[in-house]
Amino acid sequence: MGLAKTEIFSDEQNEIAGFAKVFGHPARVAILQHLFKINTCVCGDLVNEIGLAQPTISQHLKELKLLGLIKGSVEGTSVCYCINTEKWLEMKGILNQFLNQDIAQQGDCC
Amino acid sequence: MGLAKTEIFSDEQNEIAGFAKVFGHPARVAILQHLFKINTCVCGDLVNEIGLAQPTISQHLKELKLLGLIKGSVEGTSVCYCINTEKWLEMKGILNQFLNQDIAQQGDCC
DNA sequence: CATATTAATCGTAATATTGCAATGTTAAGA
DNA sequence: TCTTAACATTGCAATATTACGATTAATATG
Repeated sequence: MGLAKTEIFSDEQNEIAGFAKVFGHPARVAILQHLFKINTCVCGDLVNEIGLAQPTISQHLKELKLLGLIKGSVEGTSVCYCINTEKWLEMKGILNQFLNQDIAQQGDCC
Repeated sequence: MGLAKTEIFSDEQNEIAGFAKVFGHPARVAILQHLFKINTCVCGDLVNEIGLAQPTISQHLKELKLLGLIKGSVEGTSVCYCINTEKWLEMKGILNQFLNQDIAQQGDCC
C-alpha cells in the first residue's frame, strides 16, 4: 500500500515519526547541517554545496519548511533560508524524550 | 527515481539518515516504545498490541533488527525480542550530536 | 505421527519518495 | 521593456515503502 495507517497510532507516535522522517534522507541532513554551519542566512548556494539539481533541493527545502524547521524570506530575487530555532528546540525535546527512554532499562534479556 | 543518491553524502550524513529513517514510521516507534515499556522480552503480543497484521509487524521488526536496534532469540515456537541497549546508545549519541548543533547558534536571521 | 501454534517469507497491490527536465514566476538590472 | 537571475512548480520515470493474504518453516503437544 505504501500508506501508513497513522490513525491507529497515538499523536505522539505520529509526531515522533513525522520529525524523524524528515531526517531520513541524507540530503535534508546535509541541508540542515549547512544551515547550522553557515550560522547566518544562506541564500542559494545550497545547490552548489550539495550535489543535487535545483528542483530537487527546492523540494527538500519545501518539506523542511512544511514541518516548520526552517524559515525562508525573500531577499530580492533570491530566498534566504535559516533554521527556525524555536521549532528545532521543540523537536529536539520530543525526540530526546524518545531517545532517553532507556534510563529505566537494566539490560538486555535475550 | 525513488533512489537516494547516497554516494554524494558523507558517511555521517548517511548514518544519521539511516537511523532516523527507522523512526520515520509510527509502527516502529510504537514497537520500540512497547519493548521499552515491557522491560522484559515480548514475544508475539506486538501484533495484538499494535493493530497491524502479523506479516507487517514481522517486516518492521526485520528492519529494526537489520539496523541492530533490537535482538531476537527463539524461545520455543515464539520469538523473544528486546532492545539492543548497546546499539541504542550508539545511535542516541549520533543523533544527539546532530540535534545539539544549535548551541553555537545565536538566533534566527530571517 | 498428526496437528496446532508461532513467526518468517513470498507475492502483490496501492501508494510514497526521489530526482530531474521543462516550464513558470518574480524581481533586478541594462 | 527586455533580459537575466534565482527559485518554485509541474510532470514524469524509476524505485521504495507499506500492508496483507497465502504460504512456508520450525517447534510443541496430543
